[in-house]
Amino acid sequence: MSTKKKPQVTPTPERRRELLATAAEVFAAQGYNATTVRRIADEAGMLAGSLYYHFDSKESMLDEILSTFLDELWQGYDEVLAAGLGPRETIEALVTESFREIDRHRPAVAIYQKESKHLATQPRFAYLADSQAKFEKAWLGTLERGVTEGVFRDDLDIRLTYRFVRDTVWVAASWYRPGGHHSPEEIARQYLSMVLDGIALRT
Amino acid sequence: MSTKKKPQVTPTPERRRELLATAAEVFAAQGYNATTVRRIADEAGMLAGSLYYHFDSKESMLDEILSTFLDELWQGYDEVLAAGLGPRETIEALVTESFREIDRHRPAVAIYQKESKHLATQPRFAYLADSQAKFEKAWLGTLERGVTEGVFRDDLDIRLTYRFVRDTVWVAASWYRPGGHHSPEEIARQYLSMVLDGIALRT
DNA sequence: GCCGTTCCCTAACAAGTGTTTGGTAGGTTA
DNA sequence: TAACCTACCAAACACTTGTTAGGGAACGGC
Repeated sequence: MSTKKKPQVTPTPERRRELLATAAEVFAAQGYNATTVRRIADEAGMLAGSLYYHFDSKESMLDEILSTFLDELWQGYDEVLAAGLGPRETIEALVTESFREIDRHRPAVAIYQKESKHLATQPRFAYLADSQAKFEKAWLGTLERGVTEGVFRDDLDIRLTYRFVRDTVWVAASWYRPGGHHSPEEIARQYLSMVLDGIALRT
Repeated sequence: MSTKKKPQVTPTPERRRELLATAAEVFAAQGYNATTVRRIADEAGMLAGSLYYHFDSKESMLDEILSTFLDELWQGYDEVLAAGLGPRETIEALVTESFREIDRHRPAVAIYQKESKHLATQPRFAYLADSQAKFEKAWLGTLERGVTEGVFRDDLDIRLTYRFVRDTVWVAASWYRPGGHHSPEEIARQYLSMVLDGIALRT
């Protein structure tokens, strides 16, 4: 029990990520507005004012949480979209990638689900609206391509189908818990099976 | 006993419903915690303090909005469940009824989606947890019955299927706008078609 | 006429909010 | 040793929040 050497207890960027992680956890659980900075500080084992050594506002924490999540999301999406797959394979890859992102950024996804709608109106969070537009273009475009190529049904309202697929995937963040007995890939597989083939038994 | 008078410009219960409707609209748009009672009063054309003539707290408004919605929901659900339909027909009826409720109580449903999770822990809103348990019992039970009777697939995780169906239906409240060119029944029909048969073209 | 009720306003309150300022323990560097 | 930097604390600030108390205008019933 000698003096353990901890010259720099936690290097700056590391500590930053830790604090953002706990903040995201609280935001996701209580909602952004319902969360006080005192609560976040408490969870992090420090006082409210101390947070302002690392961040310059509560809003900037939210900003950093959401933007880093979206950056990583689009990194994965762009890779899929650039692969030149067929419509069905693209949808499968996008869904799988989405569940991986939920697995990695569950709190951020939950926050995004709850708050993005009314945040997107603020200038600071305009990138949320941009991302959503890009998102719709990618998914809706793939679905339309699938219809014209004859791999998806053409008797459905395509925008309804888009919202259906989009929502079924992303609401999963509200109940998903990492470390459960379903891997993201397994959940994606079953979800794709339901979305593509339905839950009714084929006769 | 006699002399029932209704000379007022707006009879009390009517005004109450009006205020609750505008409150629900604001709650749904901004989130409960982000909504100030001054904002609600503003939207209703009066001052903040005046709301307290009709309601005794902001929380009681939320309470009344959610409980009246759930009452109406279960009135419809119980009717369906008592009809003694087969599993597939029960699911179809529940989905259709759900979209009708979204049509009638869009703001309440949106609020429920966003807030119920952390509200259910408070004693005052314990009925939310009760309702959710009853809800799961009805839907999950119907799905299980469908599997044993051979109308639904048996190669899927049944709880995953439950959450899939449940979420696909209720998140629709986040984008649904009454008066659009799709009636609740039409949306229900297409959703059921997707959930039951899938979006892939059968070959 | 007066009375009572309904419904809202004015003006304030106390508690809680995000944020700032100045300070300081403890390690690193010169 | 002294100067310096990091990461936090202590205490306050200005502001917003939900809520309350008293008052008053409009109106129907008597």
